[in-house]
Amino acid sequence: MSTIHELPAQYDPGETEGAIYQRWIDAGIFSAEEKRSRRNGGDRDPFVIVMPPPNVTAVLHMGHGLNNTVQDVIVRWRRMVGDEALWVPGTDHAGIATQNIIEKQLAAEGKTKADLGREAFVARTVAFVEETGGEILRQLKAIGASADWNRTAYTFSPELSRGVREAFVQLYERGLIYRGHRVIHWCPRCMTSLSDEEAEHTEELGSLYTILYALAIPASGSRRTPAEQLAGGNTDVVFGHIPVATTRPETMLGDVALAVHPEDEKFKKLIGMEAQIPLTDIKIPIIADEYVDPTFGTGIVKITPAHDANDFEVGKRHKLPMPVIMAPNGTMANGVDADSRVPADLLGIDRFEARERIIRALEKTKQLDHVKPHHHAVRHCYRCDTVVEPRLSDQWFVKMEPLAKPALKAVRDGTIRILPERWEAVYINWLENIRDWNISRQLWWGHRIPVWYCDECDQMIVSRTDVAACDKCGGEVRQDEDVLDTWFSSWLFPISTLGWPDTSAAALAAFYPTDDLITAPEILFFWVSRMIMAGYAFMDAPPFHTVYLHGTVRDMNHVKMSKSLGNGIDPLDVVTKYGADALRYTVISGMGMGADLMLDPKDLDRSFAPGRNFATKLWNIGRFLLANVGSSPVRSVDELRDNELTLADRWILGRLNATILECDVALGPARPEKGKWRPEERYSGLRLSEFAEAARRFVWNDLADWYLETTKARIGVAGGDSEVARAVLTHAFDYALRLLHPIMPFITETLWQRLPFPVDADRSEFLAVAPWPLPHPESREERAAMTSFDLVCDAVRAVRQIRSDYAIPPGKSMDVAIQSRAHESLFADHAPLIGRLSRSDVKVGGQATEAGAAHAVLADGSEVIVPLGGLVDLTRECGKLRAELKQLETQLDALSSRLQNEGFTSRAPANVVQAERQKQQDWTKRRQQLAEKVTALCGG
RNA sequence: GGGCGAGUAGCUCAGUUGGUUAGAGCGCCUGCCUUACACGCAGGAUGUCGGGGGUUCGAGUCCCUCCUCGCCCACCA
Repeated sequence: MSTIHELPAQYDPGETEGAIYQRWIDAGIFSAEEKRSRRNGGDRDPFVIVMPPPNVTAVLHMGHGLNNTVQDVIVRWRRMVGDEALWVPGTDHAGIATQNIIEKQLAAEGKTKADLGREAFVARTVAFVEETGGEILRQLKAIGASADWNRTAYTFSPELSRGVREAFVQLYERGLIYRGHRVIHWCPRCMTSLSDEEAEHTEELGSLYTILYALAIPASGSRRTPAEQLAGGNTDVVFGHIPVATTRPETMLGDVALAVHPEDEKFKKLIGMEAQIPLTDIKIPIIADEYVDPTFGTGIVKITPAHDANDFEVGKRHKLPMPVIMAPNGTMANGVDADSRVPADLLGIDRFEARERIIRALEKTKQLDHVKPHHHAVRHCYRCDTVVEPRLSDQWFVKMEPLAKPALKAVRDGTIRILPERWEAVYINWLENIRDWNISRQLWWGHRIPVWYCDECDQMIVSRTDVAACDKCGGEVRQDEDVLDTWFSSWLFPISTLGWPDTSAAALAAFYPTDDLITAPEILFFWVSRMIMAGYAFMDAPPFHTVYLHGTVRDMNHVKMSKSLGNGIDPLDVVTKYGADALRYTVISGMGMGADLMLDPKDLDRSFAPGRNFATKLWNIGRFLLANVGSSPVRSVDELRDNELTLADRWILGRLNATILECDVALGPARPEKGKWRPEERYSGLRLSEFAEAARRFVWNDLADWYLETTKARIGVAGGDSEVARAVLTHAFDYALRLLHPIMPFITETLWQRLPFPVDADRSEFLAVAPWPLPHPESREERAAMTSFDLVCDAVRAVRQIRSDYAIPPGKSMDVAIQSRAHESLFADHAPLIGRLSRSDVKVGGQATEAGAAHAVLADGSEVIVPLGGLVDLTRECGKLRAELKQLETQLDALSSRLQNEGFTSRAPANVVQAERQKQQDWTKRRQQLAEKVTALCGG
């Protein structure tokens, strides 16, 4: 018999995890091969997940931990099932985010990027990324990520950059990319334009200023004076002044008109007149436009075409000038068409300071009518949180509507499903109202736009390769200064990482379309929906069939974890303290479908207790097994004859089978059966917490709590069935480890490596590639065996409860009688087991004495009776019995009246009525027994 | 402003098409260091299923309404 010393008493993950991971890598089990994919003539179904690439400069946080654990669980599961499982890892060059980091570094050195110049700046960024970048991928290995690292991708690599150019040029050639002159979101801090999605709304309490514009006599003005015109008695308009409401008074300097609704009776007469911008001598027309809502503010709107998207539209309709009155950095300046609209004392002043100054000046001239608090949505830069400024400029746009069409259809017709279901509506709503995508950024870090200009012959060249000279005049060309939105490279990730634009790439053929996409809902629009569009646009096929959106990691106050708030948890701390498996199990078991995960950064012990405790439990089962079962080969369960198996053996094998079924149901179908999700399977599966719970329940509540205990009387006992118990126990644990491996890869692999196996077992070298357990249909015999053993467990619980209730010391001997209704022999046969499992020195089969006995009723109506023989105060038992009797009578009354209700008996399904009738009989019988007992014991 | 989701034990959440006495983990209480495990074992307590109304023989589950939170979208200056 081998010794317990094979496994240390305490599980030390730090000791084993790194070494095991290296062995997996060395064996190449995370590497997928194109030729093994069925699509490439192989014999395995491909199963592919493309990792949402973290920013190349990112450091692992719990959000990554959650996201990648989910992916790894799924990939490991499919790998064991036998799929050619591929998990493509990668990083994102993260345009704005990375550029901001370098700019901060420069600022610390007292420099700006202009000091370096573009080339040096980019070189420095490249060096920084090379030096520090990709650290997060190394960290992912620490949590067990089984990605195919040979395929690690980077959005700014030469290969992927080729795809970016190809995509741009193709879309341009199809007329889907164009240069647009319009108002876009501009971040004055990052000094770049942003897409609609990158300018995030936040509800804020600001102010609504009502400013009085003086009426001016129309230029053509030979008609009546304003005073005469207004003499009609309109009291809403201050004589000679027009009240205009605005939240951004500083944009006043860019006004080119005031607008009223054409049908607004109140102001109709103002149309065609002129007003004067306060503090200036600029006169602007008063125009009519349907855009104005007469019921909001004063009913008169100032029109600032260069600094408001709506005003821009109005300006276009009325062919108004569009003066730009701010510099790119958000200070006041006379830009395009502004002449000298901005007065000298405001030049170079920040927009918010300018707002204050203008307000003060208006107060002086009495042109500030009033100010009132105003809730409104303000857009902020998603990278630096600066208030975004609408700004007129030239940008490149992608025409989205044609791209959105197939993406919309895919979700509608079940080609792609989104889990949880509710996000599908959000997705559809967004795509139905999609707007063109601004893809140019005024940054240095990113893919330069592949467009060259020849100033000589006013030529624009869009090209897949670098252009050295004008193809018309041979003259000098200059490349567009702007770079592309980071998301313009990541939307290609599923295809570009597999070799696109080389459409004959083996990887593309073998692994595209991929299967699942796992990410957070925040980037549903940024990334997920655009990937779907790109998939159809460039491959004419969806990139994946399942989008799984998981929740956010939050602290106990439901605040999202973040480094800046200081409420984060470093996953690597958790790995060091409790092991990667503890982290993974905790995260998976605690996360419902799409629900947020709450963890307490101040109490890691408590937060990760579920995972840590369960890992320890597994470890100790392993220790028991090695100490008792030993390491010598076991018999194969397949060869065990039915008559060799005990009831407990049959029970645990049945429970194992049921558990496998539960796990499979929770995990669900890996892919749609026929290309499209059928309604009944569409939202099933990927219930990872249910999968974890089913496996945990089996290991802990079935295997450890019950079955393992029953083997203690068998294993190593001469002349008994030690070999049967060894075989069954080992088999059950082996399969439990297989089920748990996707969630807890390290500890399961460690234990599995030491498990004894049958001599001629066909076993893989690693649990990581061991076959996933296959369930079999449950037989009637199996079902019966399980019910019988459940009754034995019931009896044990009854004895334990009585012992606990009456505080009978563990050492005290108890006589136990079990009066069986239908299972005379069951309890007789298992008397020793009941004694053993109840950990009492009980003698089952003792005489049942009605008086002075504790009793308990089992599921099948059998009774467990323990004569208390003066051990305890009988009044206590009497009280208990009376309470029980009373409760039973109440419930029986309710049940009886229900059964007397004709509505119920006639309308409820027959089986329900039948069950209720049976219950009524059982309860009536029990009531009689109880009543007799009370009389006997307590004298009525 | 539009759309969506949630409110079940102290906390985090399960509760399938309406059908036994509403569950789990953590926490809590009691007793145990029982030779795999005190990161454990055994036993136990705790719910007006957000409020109100309705449909039904029967509602946590379906309908209406109200309240409270959260998310997404949005050009009301």
